[in-house]
Amino acid sequence: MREEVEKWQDEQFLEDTAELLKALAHPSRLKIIGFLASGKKCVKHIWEALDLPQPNVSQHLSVLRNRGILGYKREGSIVCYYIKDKRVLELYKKLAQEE
Amino acid sequence: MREEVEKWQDEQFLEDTAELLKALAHPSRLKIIGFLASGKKCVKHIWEALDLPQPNVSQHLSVLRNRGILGYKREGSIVCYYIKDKRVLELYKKLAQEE
DNA sequence: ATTCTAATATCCTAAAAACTATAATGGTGG
DNA sequence: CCACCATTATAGTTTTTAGGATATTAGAAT
Repeated sequence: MREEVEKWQDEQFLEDTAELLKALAHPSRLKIIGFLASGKKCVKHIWEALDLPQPNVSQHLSVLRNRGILGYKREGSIVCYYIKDKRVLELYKKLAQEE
Repeated sequence: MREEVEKWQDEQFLEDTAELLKALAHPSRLKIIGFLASGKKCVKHIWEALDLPQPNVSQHLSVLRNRGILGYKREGSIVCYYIKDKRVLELYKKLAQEE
C-alpha cells in the first residue's frame, strides 16, 4: 500500500517538472536538443550548424547544462556537449515524431 | 524517399513545440493537467481542489485553452474543462511516472 | 421584467524573470 | 605572447507572473 497520493499533489514534482519543461521551451534550445539527438557535438559545430551567434548558443547551453539536461566534456581546447538526461531524449523523439 | 530533413531544421516545428512546452512549463498549469488527467472537471472543482485563487486558475485555463491543450463545455451556468490534446496527456503521464 | 446570487472570465498594475546583442574575460595550445 | 574556442558580464527590451478589482453570464426567485 504505497503511492496513495497523486503526482499532481506533489509540489516538488510540479516545480522540478516545470523547470525541466521551461528549459526546453525555447526554439533555439529545442534546436540544440534536436541536433544533439544524434550524438555528442562540440560547441563550434553546434552554433555553425544552427546558424546562431556563438555567445547566444553558449548561454542556451548553460541553461540546459545547469538543469542537468546536457553533460559536457572538455577535449583539449574544445568542449563537447551531449544529452545526459534520457527522459529529455525520449520527450524530444516523441514530440518530433508526432507533429 | 521522403523526410530527408531533420525535424530540428523545421522552424515551424520548433516554434510550435516551444509554445506547447511553454504552456505546460508552470507548476500550477501542470497541476491542472494532472488533475484533469483523470477526466473532465468544472472550474470550481478545479480551483477548490488545487487550492488556488479563482481568477488565477481562470487565467491559467485560458492559456491552456488558447494553445489548444484544453477543451471546454458549458453546462448551464458551469464550465467544464478537459484535456483535448492527446500528446499532452501522454507527455504528462510519462513525466509523472518517471520522476 | 427586475433583482439577486453563484460561477466564470477579463482587466490592470507592479514585480520578477527571460531574451538578445554586444562587450569583456578566461583558458588552451602553438 | 598570439590565435582560437568558449564562457561570462552587462544593459536594454520584452514576457510572465501574481493579486486584486471588476465585468459577464446564467439561473432562480420575486
